[in-house]
Order: sequence, then C-alpha cells, then structure tokens
Amino acid sequence: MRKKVLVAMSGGVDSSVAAALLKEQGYDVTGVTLKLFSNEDIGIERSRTCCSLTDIEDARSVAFRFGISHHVFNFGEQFREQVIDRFARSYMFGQTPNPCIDCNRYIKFSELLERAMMFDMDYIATGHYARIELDRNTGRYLLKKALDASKDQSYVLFGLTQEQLKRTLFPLGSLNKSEVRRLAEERELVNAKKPDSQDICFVKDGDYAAFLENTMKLVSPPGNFIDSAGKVLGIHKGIIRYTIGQRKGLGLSFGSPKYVVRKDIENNTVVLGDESEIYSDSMTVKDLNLISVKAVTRPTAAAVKMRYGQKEALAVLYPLGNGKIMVRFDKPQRAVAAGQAAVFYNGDTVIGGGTIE
RNA sequence: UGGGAUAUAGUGUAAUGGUAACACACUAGACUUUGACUCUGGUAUUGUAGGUUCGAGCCCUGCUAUCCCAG
Repeated sequence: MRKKVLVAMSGGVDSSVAAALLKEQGYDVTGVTLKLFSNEDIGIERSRTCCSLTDIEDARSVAFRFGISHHVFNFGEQFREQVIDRFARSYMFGQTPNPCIDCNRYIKFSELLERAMMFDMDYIATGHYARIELDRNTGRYLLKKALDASKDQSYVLFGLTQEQLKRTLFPLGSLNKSEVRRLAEERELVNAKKPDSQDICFVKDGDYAAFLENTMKLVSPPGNFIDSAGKVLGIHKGIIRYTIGQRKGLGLSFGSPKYVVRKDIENNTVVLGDESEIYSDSMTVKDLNLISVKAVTRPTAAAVKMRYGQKEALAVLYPLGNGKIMVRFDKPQRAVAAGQAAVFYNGDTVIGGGTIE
C-alpha cells in the first residue's frame, strides 16, 4: 500500500520540486494550494505572494505535469484569525511578531494536517528546507537544520509538535537550493526560475505599517521620541512603525546613528539611544515548544537564534519553572525584540523554542 | 538703534585660493518565507548681487537673514 501524502504547493519552485520528488519516490501524492487571503482583501495585486491566482495556476500546472491531483483549500478565515490578527495585535502591544512562524504553526501544520488526516492521508509535505529524524534512543522526532545551511528554515518550524513532525515530510531537507533549481529545470517546471519569496506575503511592498493602518484600521497616533533619560528628541509617526534596533526611518538627525532601544505603549513613546544601548545579555522566552527533549530541567548550553537568517548566539538556558526559560548569552546580543521567536539548537538539532517576552 | 559675529546639501560639521568632504536623514538596490541590522550606490556649484584674481566656499563691497553684546 503506497503511502499517501498531501503536499502543500505554493506555486513556487521549492514546493513544486518537493511534490515531484515524492511522486517519483512512489508516494501517492495529492497537491493542495492554500488560499490564505484574497488580494482584493488586502489591496494588492502581485505575483510574488504565496497565494495569488498565478501561483495557484503554477501549482496546478506542475501537478498536472506529474499526474498529481490538485486542490485549493480556502483557509482565508483561519489565516485571518491566526496570522493576520495576531500580527496586528502583537504590534498594538508594542511587540515585533513573526507571521511566518504563526502561519506554519497554526495553518500549515495544524489546519492543513487536520484536513490531511480527514482525507486519510499518511503525511503532509512542504518545500521547507529542514530535516526530520526519529531519535531511536528517546523515541522523539527531531527537527534538524537543512544540509544547505544558507537555506535552512528550521527556525520557522520550531513550533511543530511531535505529532506534527511524525506526520510531516520535508523532501528538500538534504538538497541545495541550486540543486532544487536544477531539478526544476530538468523537469521543465514553469516556475523553475521564479524568484524566491520574501517579505511578508500579505503585505504590499513590505510596508507593514501602511497595511496595519489602511487595511487593519489600526490607529497608532504620533508621540514623542525620547532618550533614555526622558528628554524629548522629536515626534514619531506612530509606535507601530518602529521596532527594537531600528535605525532607518526615524527622520531625525544626530551626530551619530541612533537606534530604537525600547517602546513604551503606555506613554506612546519610543526610546532612542546609541548602538551600545541595544544589546542584551539575557532574555526570557515563553510559550515554549520543545522538540528534542521533553523538558529542560537543568541549565543547558545551546546556540540560540533570535531571527531568521542570523547565525546563532551561544548561551545557557535556565529553566524558570513556570514554563519559561531564561536565556543568558555568552556575549551580549543586539536588538532582542519581544514577540520574536527564539530557537535553541544543539548542533544541527532543534532543542525547541519559544517567544521572546 | 549702536557694536560684534556667522551665513556650505533636510540637519550638524569639513575644505594652505585651484574645480565641494564627513556623519545623520532621505532615496535606489543587494541580502531576507518576519520586523530589524548590515552592505553598495545616488542626492548641494557653498544666503544674495557685484568686484579682485588665470582661478574663490575661502579676499573685498552692498543687500538680506540669523545670533550675541549693548540698551
């Protein structure tokens, strides 16, 4: 009996090649493209998002070529609630969200997986660059970095549970991006040369502040820029437009570069300071999801990533006993922002992660 | 009103009389399935009108503006 796999096909190269490979490996493959929002809803028309009409057509075209049946699931409502609303709320609280992680956690690997189970599938698969392995000693499924370190996406997948990992396949985990493109070209996929996706998929031109204000109707009034001593330095354009460590777009000029050090929602002020003021030597992480271990019960050395595409920082994890972990860095880290994800690694293996408090 | 000082890109500064530099801001791009950071490039004929000089931001004169001290 061939294993049944539901492949999430965004219309990009990666997931297309993933689907093709699974098919070639003998799986019973079904393709699905998630419709997460309507461009009309968010006021955009662009081809580089993950769910425009042309993306759906690209996915369908690839599926057709390989004799894979293809469906479109409308997850607009879930995406709205679990990703876009969270994103907006986070900014309103003065935090810095990572919608891609929420999308993986709440949409792709929960809503989609649920559907797959309903349809009696054995697995779901995506084009993510990461690897899953079963640890025979502990019986736990491990999430590991992709072999292509430059494309590794384990960071955005740290929220996966054991149940989800058990049911997931990442066919690209051991491939290089260039190999994937080559495989796509060999198979003459329509999207072989399609550019990589980037920026927030539901935000036009990367201008998330405009999205929050215009589409989400968030109101973020102007307030004061102050220094750490409380001295007023100027007027800011709404607190949602700033994030910790930000330098550009302040609209102010001093003798040296100034960065956002802190945001004070209560007083609607943004604190600016010199580069030296944006380093932290520790942070607290909440909403933990642990993968390689069941629990962190004693101080543990780890490499920690606080943002996608950043090399990890060496640190020690201290369990706080209340479901949180205190991370003490070996060297102070720049611009640690509340709301961002912190992911702990032991070599190539993801220990787990959580949200920076 | 009298005396003094200064006027260089959005801001703050630099430039032995020889064809405008630096930082911040702004902007374009690179990087990037988050926000940032970072990197590369772009952006002024020097308040104004004349004069001296082969040549002036730099010297001289008028005007204008601003600042300071006197009242």
